[in-house]
Amino acid sequence: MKYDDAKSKFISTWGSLGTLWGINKAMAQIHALLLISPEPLSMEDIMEELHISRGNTSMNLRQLMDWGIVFKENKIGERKEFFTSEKDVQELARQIAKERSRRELQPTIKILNDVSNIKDDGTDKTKELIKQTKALHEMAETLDIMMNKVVGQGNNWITKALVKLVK
Amino acid sequence: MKYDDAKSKFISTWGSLGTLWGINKAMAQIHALLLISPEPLSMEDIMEELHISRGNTSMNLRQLMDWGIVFKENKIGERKEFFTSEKDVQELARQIAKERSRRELQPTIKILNDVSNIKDDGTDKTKELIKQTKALHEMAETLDIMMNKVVGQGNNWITKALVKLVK
DNA sequence: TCAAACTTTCAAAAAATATTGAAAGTTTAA
DNA sequence: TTAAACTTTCAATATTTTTTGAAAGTTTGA
Repeated sequence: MKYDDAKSKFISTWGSLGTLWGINKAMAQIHALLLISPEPLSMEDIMEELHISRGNTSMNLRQLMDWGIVFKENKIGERKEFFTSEKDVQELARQIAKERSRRELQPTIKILNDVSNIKDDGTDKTKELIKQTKALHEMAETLDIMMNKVVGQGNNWITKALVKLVK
Repeated sequence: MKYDDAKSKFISTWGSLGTLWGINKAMAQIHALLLISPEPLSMEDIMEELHISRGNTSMNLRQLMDWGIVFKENKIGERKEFFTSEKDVQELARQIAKERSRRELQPTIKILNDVSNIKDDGTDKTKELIKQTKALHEMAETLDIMMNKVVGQGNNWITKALVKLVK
């Protein structure tokens, strides 16, 4: 496989993976492109490489910056803005875990908690609702801890130990 | 909060969570409904509760069964089919982890492997592509192991130990 | 201050995805 | 074998999401 093939294969794979995880194609592809680009890219560059419009590029870059995985960079003497991705994949994972926890897991945990705390009126259906949402609540909290502590942190010795232990 | 409110809050939360993870609303809601239902439900029951069409119900039930988290059940003397969800949330998580690994992670790992093994022609861009896809490959493999071994298996002592260790 | 060089916004259009419902298919019991 | 009781399929439709592109906004340097 030649460089250009490998590159486009990677970008398109990342793009379709993204949609599978609720991230839109353009956003995932921009991220992929920046991740493998040795130099920061301008908006023009990105638009050209991925054949997407200026508006689309602008909006998705903003989202990637909100996620904390893409940064603006300024080249001296250049008016326009350049963008780079977080290049350390450990740090990338940590950031994504943190944001998904904040945006999805924590609100879910809150609701599972509310729902599982309704008054037990003694009926089967109420008992089942309480039982299952309690179980989900506990599981979600465990997941939250694992995402933030195991994947996260600079430490990472836990992950290494784990992988060794379990491989 | 009363039972009915709690129930519909749970179902709608699960539904919107689903869409965030690339699972459609109806599928996630059917799953939620079955999860908290003490009795197996018929297609009629589901259609009525969730206000969705027969076709939609049929297709999404089939998908849930493909995922291995919903089962057909037959009541004696009844012609129609009834459905239940996997009720053990540990087992549910295990099954979901296994399926996501198989459908998403493993194909991705394969492609990352292919891409990261292109010939190094000495250019910066090739070096960067190889470096980053190698790093992602390693990370994806670690994630795969964790999903299948840590969340999965009946063992689960690892998870418990981990949570205790890290909480 | 102006205007060139950019970026952002957002209404409209396009694309992707989910849903419906009726026809076709299947199973069962008599 | 038939017909009632169900389930599945799938083309058409509806809904949601993404993308576009041009106008509005911003920043900078002269």
